[in-house]
Amino acid sequence: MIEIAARLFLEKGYHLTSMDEVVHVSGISKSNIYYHFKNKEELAIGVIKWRISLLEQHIDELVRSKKSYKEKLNKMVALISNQECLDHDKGGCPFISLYLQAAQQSPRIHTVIKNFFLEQVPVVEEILQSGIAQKQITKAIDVRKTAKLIISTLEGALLLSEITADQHYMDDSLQTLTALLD
Amino acid sequence: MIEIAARLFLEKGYHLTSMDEVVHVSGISKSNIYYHFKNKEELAIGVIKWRISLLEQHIDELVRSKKSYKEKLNKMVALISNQECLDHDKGGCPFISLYLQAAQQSPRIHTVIKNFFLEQVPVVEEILQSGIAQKQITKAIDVRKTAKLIISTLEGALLLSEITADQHYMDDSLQTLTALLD
DNA sequence: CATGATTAGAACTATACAGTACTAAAAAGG
DNA sequence: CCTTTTTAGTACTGTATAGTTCTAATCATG
Repeated sequence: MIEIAARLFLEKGYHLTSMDEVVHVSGISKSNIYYHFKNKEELAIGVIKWRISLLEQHIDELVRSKKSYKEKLNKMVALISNQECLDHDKGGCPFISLYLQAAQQSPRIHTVIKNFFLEQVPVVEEILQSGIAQKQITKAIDVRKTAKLIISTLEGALLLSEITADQHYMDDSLQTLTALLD
Repeated sequence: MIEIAARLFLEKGYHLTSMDEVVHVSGISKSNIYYHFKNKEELAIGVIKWRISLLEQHIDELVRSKKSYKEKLNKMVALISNQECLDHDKGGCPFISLYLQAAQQSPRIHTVIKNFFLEQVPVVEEILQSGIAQKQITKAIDVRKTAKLIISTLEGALLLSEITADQHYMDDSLQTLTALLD
């Protein structure tokens, strides 16, 4: 159910997805949905937490893996944008999308998403450290600021790929950025 | 009226701003609004076009100005995020915000915003060229790709500044990026 | 099997909100 | 002035949709 709601919220938008639609598409009764989630806001929070926990597993593996830091970053983008599995290319970052649609009316949604992004900074820092350790990054950099820069770029490029329908936006941006770090 | 609608759509969100609220806050009658705009979608398009035309003037001046390319980029961010004038710090990029909220139901909104972002690429390219001409950028770069990278970074950092409530996100990211270009 | 948790169904409420209808007053402008 | 455009007011319609209520079936499990 959460999976369906997550997909609908992302593809159609939060306010344009009615609870009846979640019911219909998921095949789960409305009583049941409201049995598990007090209201639509709670469902959204459920969706976000579900996505975060999925991501955290994969990102954890990723950071510990033996890939180059560039590969790690690329994989991280793929994870955040598509959520590993997907046939549906429709996308962009689910967190940004939900944030802009629902965080105004829900401080909790705001907080959950805010914390998610704050937690990604040390993750990217670790990836950068691995790149430095392996001499793939030669420039002297401020690791924290560079991590922020990378997250900004990922999220921005993700959006602009979608908006401009230019699939190269992401690759071009990321590739250009990592080239600058060599 | 458009100015009020623009502010409300940005601060409260498109779907969370009712036409009655626009009426109330602007002090303009509903008949009048619907006299000028067929429906809410047209109002949104009006808002977007208004913001774009405002921006284009300022960006035009900016590109022709004598500042360094870093100053130009910084100014450009300020323009896109705040729209020059503002007391209200609430923000993020109005185009991204409206895109994620309304483009699913309105192909026209999608198109207008898409075109806006496509048009920014050559603008940033020009700024970069000026940086190269003035030897402020020493690295050999692919200008087009770097322009995309910069736009991605700006938009991403704008979002993350807002989400994480970290006002340094933008400065840190942009500063780190331009440092890499030196 | 008995008890509590989970699921379904279906009809219903309440309300927010986009959009309309109609009348009429001001402005604008030639 | 006379005509057209723009503005206001007010009441109204229709609909989408979040959320409720109540009943009853099914499931899990000690």
